[in-house]
Amino acid sequence: LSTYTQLLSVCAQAKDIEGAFEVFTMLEKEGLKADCFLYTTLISACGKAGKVDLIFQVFHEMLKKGVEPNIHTYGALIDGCARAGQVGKAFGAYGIMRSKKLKPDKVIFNTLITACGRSGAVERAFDVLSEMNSEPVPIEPDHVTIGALIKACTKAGQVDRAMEVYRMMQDKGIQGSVEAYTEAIHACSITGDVDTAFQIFEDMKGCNIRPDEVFFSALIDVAGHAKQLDTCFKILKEMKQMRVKPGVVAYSAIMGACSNTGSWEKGLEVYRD
RNA sequence: GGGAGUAGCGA
Repeated sequence: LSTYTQLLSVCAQAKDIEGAFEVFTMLEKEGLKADCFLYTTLISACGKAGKVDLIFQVFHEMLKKGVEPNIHTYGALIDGCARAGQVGKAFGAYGIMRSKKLKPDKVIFNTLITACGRSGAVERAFDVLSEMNSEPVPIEPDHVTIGALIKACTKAGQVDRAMEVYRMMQDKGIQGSVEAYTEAIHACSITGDVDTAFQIFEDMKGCNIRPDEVFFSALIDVAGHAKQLDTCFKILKEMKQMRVKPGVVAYSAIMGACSNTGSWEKGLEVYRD
């Protein structure tokens, strides 16, 4: 069963629904009975492919077969609904989970916050944050929570609020991650706030977190939005110095900056390099 | 260190 689950996990990543159900058929032919892990993975596969109907079909089949869903299962359910843009259903699944007396963990809350962010419901995202804190045993936000909140604010154009979340991470001493810092940098690109972006970069260095290509690309993007092409190239240089190889993501950011500043010659030059 | 759920990639 664990082998089939791993196989399913691959299908999920590739968003290959057909493959996923093929795997499911195979294991049934072998006379194996799917367990909670396997159903959860199948639900995740349907979710990543945006098939809400299938998600619930699988979920109900699971119940019918007497397999008890756990928080991982509900996590996949919530995430799947959210990816399909069905926030209402996502919270519905969350409600069912609570009614079954299952205790939500950090991942569940982070998934809910992400769901709110995707739909532009910033207030609701913060409501979820408060809810974490109101649990009998309060659940502390982590770097994923921070990243998801910053993204929600940024997407809604609330840059100041995104920065408040960033400061919250520091104030609460939450251990950051490249992804969280990248989100914070990304927020700066809306306003083209290069200074703040570099300040964040410094903060991150102070925490001994290694920037990667996506991080540097976000930084280049900020400078690009601020129409500071020279800064973009300085960042590219620093990136190489730190032995982070620029790939398509970084060069796309550079191209975007060239485009923003009308520097087509520079863009061509980079392309030829 | 061995199977499942969450965040950085819509100019």
